[in-house]
Amino acid sequence: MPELPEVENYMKYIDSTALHQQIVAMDCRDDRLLKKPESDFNEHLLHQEFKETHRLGKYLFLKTTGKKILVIHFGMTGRPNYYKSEEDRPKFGHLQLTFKNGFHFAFENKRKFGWWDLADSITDFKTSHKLSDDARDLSLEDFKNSLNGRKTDIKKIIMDQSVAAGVGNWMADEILYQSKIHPQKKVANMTEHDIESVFEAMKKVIEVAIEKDAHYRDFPEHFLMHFRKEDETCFHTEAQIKKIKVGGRTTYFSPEWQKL
DNA sequence: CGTTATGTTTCACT
DNA sequence: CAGTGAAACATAAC
Repeated sequence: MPELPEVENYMKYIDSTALHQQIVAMDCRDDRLLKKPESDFNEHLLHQEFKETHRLGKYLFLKTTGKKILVIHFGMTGRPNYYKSEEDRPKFGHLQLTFKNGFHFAFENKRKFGWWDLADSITDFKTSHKLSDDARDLSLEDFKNSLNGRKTDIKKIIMDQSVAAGVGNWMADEILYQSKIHPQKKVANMTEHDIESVFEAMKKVIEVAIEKDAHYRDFPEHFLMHFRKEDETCFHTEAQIKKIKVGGRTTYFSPEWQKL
């Protein structure tokens, strides 16, 4: 479930668990989850500690006491799991670190779309991966500039990590529901006001989701997440939620509420 | 057995 | 080069 608010949560989780623990071992059960040779990770992680965490979009950066930064992307099904007893090792913990205190840090990844990489700096990583500022900090000016000249559907654009780093599929649906904009509305046909509505909804969704620790059940009752399912009833209209594909991704929206 | 899944990367076109 | 759309990736769960 890792979009911006979930990754924010994972970061806080790591801050309160794996930070400042000396790494004594690494166990890799599938090296396809590593963007560099396993020996590189051993070289740069063993005997080091994580000293600081950062998040940019859906990417998490763990600064070490060594030279490199561990970059984690959770893919579609990733999450961290800090545990002590070996029998508690999660089934899908394909990558794992062990600390001097006896605890383990597992990188659970059922679908193996997540990965670890090593980077020299967050700035370089941001540039080479063409990431915008984090959606939480993004300025309206930068957002408007990114939309300039774009011709495709608004949903595709806000999910573009070079436009609003951190926005994923459920957030995009939520943002467009809150701003009453149809996911297939062409950016070129949007007014200044439409664009500002989307921007404001994006900020609102991010802040609410982070405040609620990405716990969907605690979201306000008018949030799409509560009825983001085909044929559920829209909070504002009596119409039913429709399911379509936009940019290859499953999209839920309220046809009465969200106008093209 | 076929379909689906909250993501990124790559590649062929315009 | 910039923008777009589709495919590929790997695998559990329904």
